[in-house]
Formats: sequence, structure tokens, C-alpha cells
Amino acid sequence: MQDRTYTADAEPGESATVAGWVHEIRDLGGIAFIILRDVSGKIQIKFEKDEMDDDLVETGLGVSRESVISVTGDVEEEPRAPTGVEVTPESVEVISDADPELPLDPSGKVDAELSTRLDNRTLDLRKPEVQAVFTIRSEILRAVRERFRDLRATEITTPKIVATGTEGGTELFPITYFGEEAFMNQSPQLFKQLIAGSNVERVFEIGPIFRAEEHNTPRHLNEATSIDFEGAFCDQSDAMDVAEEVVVAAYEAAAENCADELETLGLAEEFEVPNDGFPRLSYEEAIERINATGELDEQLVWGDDLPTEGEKALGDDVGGHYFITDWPSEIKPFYIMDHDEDEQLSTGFDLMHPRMELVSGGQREHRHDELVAGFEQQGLDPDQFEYYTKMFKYGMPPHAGFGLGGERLIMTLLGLDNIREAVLFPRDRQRLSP
RNA sequence: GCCCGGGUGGUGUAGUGGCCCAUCAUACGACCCUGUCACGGUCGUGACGCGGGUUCAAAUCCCGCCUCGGGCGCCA
Repeated sequence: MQDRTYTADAEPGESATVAGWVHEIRDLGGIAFIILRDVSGKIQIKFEKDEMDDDLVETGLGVSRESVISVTGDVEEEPRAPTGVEVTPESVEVISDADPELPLDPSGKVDAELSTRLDNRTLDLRKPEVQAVFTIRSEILRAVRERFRDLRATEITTPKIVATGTEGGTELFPITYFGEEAFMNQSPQLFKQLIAGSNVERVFEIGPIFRAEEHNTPRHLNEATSIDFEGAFCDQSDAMDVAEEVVVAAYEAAAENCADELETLGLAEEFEVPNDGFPRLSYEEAIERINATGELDEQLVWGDDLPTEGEKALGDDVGGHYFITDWPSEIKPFYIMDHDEDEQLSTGFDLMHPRMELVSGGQREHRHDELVAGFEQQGLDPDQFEYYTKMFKYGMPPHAGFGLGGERLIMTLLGLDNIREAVLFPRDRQRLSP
């Protein structure tokens, strides 16, 4: 395997061994071609039947599509070949035969439904446009990490198996932990606050979150990747600055380092890095603007949560990313701080893409007694959260942060129709394998 | 959690009571073809999610189940 040459690196005039998948076989009678595909691209293998060893021809043309083969031969310049070069084989080795009846068509001639594709992800990923999504995903995560580090945040990982939920009311997946009741964590919220309160000060985490809601939509997953940030001595405005920087960094990375993948996805022309300076609308302005669009049958009043239809109307109206700030305290979680001058108003904010919500964040309640009172107001037992609240008694700085939906970021950035396209092996209401 | 819409060869589809022992494409098998690049041509194999019911007659209508997708709620 050490002597293997990538198809893209095969130079005319030398002998080379290329290995990969049989993309297509075109048998024209006296001459036949195999298109061999690997991670770097494709190359054509030529079989001139009269001039070549019968066994070699039989082996080469006897393989089924998507079989893995290795071909050794002379690489020659050939203007009639798709890439300008082709290989005349001296030997062909079938490394792994593929069943001739494939569950989906990696050459993309026939579409497959998402469900069929997810059942056969390995074959699905052989399509360049599917692979491009995950190459870009990898690049986005790299860029996001780098941006957090530039902002002096330390990457952390927190437990996914927990004794209690974050917000109490949300549906959690129960599990058994050595005979004790436990849950899959829905958010690193409480843990990242505990670390922001140490003198690490600024932390970020990119990791899985689990939500047991039985929703069935193209923008929800039951296991998602959360991109979390928490910073000591930050207020909600600082957290919004960070959220915006991170989102812009993701777009910049895709634009700068994934030109080929964007081209493959047909996005090269239209892809735009959003301008800095996402507008910040207060909740009150947001409902006024939604009401002014006339899209909703019933006018929103102060205190209502924004319905999906309203979010869409506002998204169309704004036409780009925007923040909604100063939400009513009542519809934000207990750990979000209220404004000093008006305790009906919270410091909570959301970052919206015109299609959906991407981020939720705010300044946190760092005063012990107010925090405990918040638990009680929410109908939660503060004793269960003592591991958390007690650390607010030993010097907890003001802090703020947010959670950004990783798949939603990728989905909106690439204009994907379904969030499942942004995960290799999505977990949703009906899917538990593969 | 509530609501809506689907399930037809390996894959993607057409077919809304008799014209259907089911359309088309692709895949698969056989044969022909020396420059294909979605190669082309001829022939062939292959399917109505499961169970019950209505009807002279069901892929088609009804009921239950299974399964997939979507809308809302909620959220990232």
C-alpha cells in the first residue's frame, strides 16, 4: 500500500499503482474503460482487448461497480481521457468485490431518499456532494475552535451522563447508571458556568447534547452538536460579540478554504460571508416588526413566545442574521439574569438566521440567593442542584455565554434542506441506527 | 405531545375501482459494438409495506398495525 499513488497525482510517463473504487465500466467492444475513483478524484483505466492479456482483461472487466481494485500500469498522456491522462494496466488486483446490486447509486444517476441514504451512509458518502458537506463541516469546526482560542477561551469537555437536567422541564433521555437513575445531558450549561467561575474564566466546548423531544422536523435532532461558550466578566453584549465572531469565522473559513467543495455543492457563485454587525433587535421591536408584516393571523402581544411563522416573517424582513435581545424573563430559563432596572426583562438573547434560531445565550445570574430563588420560581428543587449552586457562594464573577447549534450553523451556511444532511449518523425520532 | 401526507422491482418513479398477469428511468443478466466520458443498441430478470374488510371486480375505497416524511408546539 505504501507504493500507492493517488489518482490526482499520477504523472504521465511513469509507472504507478492506483487503488480505489470502480466508479463505472464502459465497455465499447474492442476497447473498454474503467473509471477508478479515490479520495483525490478519478482516473481512467484503458483495456484494449486485442492487445492485452486475456486474463487481465477478464479480471478488469469482470468486476462490479464500487468494487475496490488496485491497478498497476503506465500512466500516459491522453487528450481523449476525461482527466487528460489514463492508465494502461499491467496488472489488476481485485481487493474487495462489491455486490452488483447496490442499495443506492453512488454515481448519482438515480436519486435516493434521505432515509435510504442514511441506511447506507458509506455508499452515500462516495458521492462528491455528500462528502463536500462533511469536509466543510470539519473545516468549520476547525475555524470555530481557532477563533475561540484567539479569544483566549480554553476548550473543555463536560459530562454527558448526569444526575439532573439543566432546566428541569425539558425531556431527557433516562439511563441507568450502576442501578441509579441518570440522564443524558441536554446542555453543558451548568458545567461550563462552574468552570467560567474558576479562574479559567473563558471556556468553550464542542460536544453532543441530547434532547428527548419527539419532534419530527427538518431542523431538530435528538443528538446534536452544541458549540458552547461561557466567559467570566462578560455581559450579554460581549457574548453576542463572540457569537457573531464565531459564526462569521465559520463562513470565512468555508469561503477561504473550501472553494472546491462549495463548487461541488453549486454554491460557489452565491456564497457570501455575512457582514459584521448583525442587527440587535429588542424582543419588543421584534414583535412589533412581526406584527407590521401582517403575516400572522393574530397579533403578538408582549410576553408571547415567537411562533415559527413569526420568526420566518421577521427573517424575511431583516434578510440576514440578527439578534433578538431583552426577552421577557418569564420565557427564559432561571439561570439567565434579569435587567437591574426591570426584572420583567431578561438579558437573554437569541441569534437568528432568517431560516431558524441558531444561538441562545445571555448573562447569567451569578448572585447565589437570586439563583436559588430562580430555581424555586421555576418549580425546581434547589437541593438537587446543590453541586451547582454552592459554587456561587465562593466568589462567582459575573459571566455570560451562549450555545450555538452546530448542525444548524452548517445547515444554514450551506442551505441544506434537512438538518440530517449535516450529521453523518443522525439520531432522530425514528432513527437509532446506524 | 397534537395534526397532516406518503409507502409500487435493488434505487427513484407513473398509475385515484375494470383499460394493470402494473409505466418510465437507472441498476442487474445475456449478446453486439475500438475512444467512451450520464457511451450506444437488442433481448431479458425483477415490485403494489403487513393483516382484515367493502365490491361482480382493489395498487386504487374503508379499518387496524408497521414504517417514512412534513406542519405545529418546544428548542440549538
